[in-house]
Amino acid sequence: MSSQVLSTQEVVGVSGLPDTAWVRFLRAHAALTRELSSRLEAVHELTLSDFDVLVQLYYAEGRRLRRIDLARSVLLTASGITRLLDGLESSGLVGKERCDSDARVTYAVLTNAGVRKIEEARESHLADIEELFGAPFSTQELKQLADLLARLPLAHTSEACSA
Amino acid sequence: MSSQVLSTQEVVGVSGLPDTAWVRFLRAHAALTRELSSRLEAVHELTLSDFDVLVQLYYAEGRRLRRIDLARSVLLTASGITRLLDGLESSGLVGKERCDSDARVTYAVLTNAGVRKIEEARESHLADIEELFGAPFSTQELKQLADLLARLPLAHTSEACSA
DNA sequence: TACGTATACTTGAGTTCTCAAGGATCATAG
DNA sequence: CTATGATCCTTGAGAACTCAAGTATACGTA
Repeated sequence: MSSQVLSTQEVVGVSGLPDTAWVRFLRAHAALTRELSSRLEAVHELTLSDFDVLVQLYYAEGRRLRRIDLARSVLLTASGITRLLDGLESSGLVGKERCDSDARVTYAVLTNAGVRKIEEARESHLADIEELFGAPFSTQELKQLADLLARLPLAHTSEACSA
Repeated sequence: MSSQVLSTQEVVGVSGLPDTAWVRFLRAHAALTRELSSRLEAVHELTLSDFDVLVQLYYAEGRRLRRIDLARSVLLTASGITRLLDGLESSGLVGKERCDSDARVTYAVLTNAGVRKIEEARESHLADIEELFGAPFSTQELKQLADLLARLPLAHTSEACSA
């Protein structure tokens, strides 16, 4: 009951509008992604999701990842990944590679152009993140925030398996 | 320099993947909105944005708001609001009303059906938010989180007005 | 070996946004 | 009173997803 108070209780300001942690979370996300993706798009012609996928590949062993694992790590659906990679493939940033041991799977592999792209885009994008997301906080607060965010569920909790 | 560390530094785990506060923020948003909107859609046939807009109207004076103000408060573009309200209008949840003093503006007004809808949807949606977003935290932590989130910029910072 | 089920991926259709452009109205300054 | 510029809103085109359905491959089991 006590923890319900702040997340759902209407913290009604002068305007009469509810302003909860959840609403702030939503608004902050909308504002930040809008600005960050606009900058990333303008300078490097990449979507936030593009960048996200490229980074995952960049740090993966052999700079390759099964499409399905990629989907799960960036929280897209399988079809979302197919569409996104279509774009990155036609830009020449990633390539396909077949799996010898399982003909169902296709690997997404970072090309040399992809490596160059991510190394080139990293700096300015991280600077933008720092400016918009990092600057308002001290080191300790940022750690606090990271710890709190880490507690949020990344998948469905109850699968309602009645047994 | 110190605050840059945690937001951009690669907190590389065993997997070699970066996991920063920002990345956690992105992932948490994706997971939470996916689950919440899926539930809201299933039970009440409303989008998260629909709900958001209905709540804004619900708390507004006279349960009406200029479309542009509505857009700004939920962080959508003007055209986004037009499209969203198109849907709510054809569902009979909101109506249009002209402004006597300014023929450019149109008010969005909650209909009786709209009021009923929001009052009916509120309970389960707030419970879902509590379950997924509130439950992992104590009251104090939730307040901490809200305070931290409140510091994030909701609009563009520098308009680059070189002067 | 063959059947059923699970997994990996793609595709068609639809949704929810965005941006750029245009129309209408207002406010101000000559 | 009229030109200029700002504001409110809509519309066409398109981006970035989602879901449902389909294909192909793998695996367990009788």
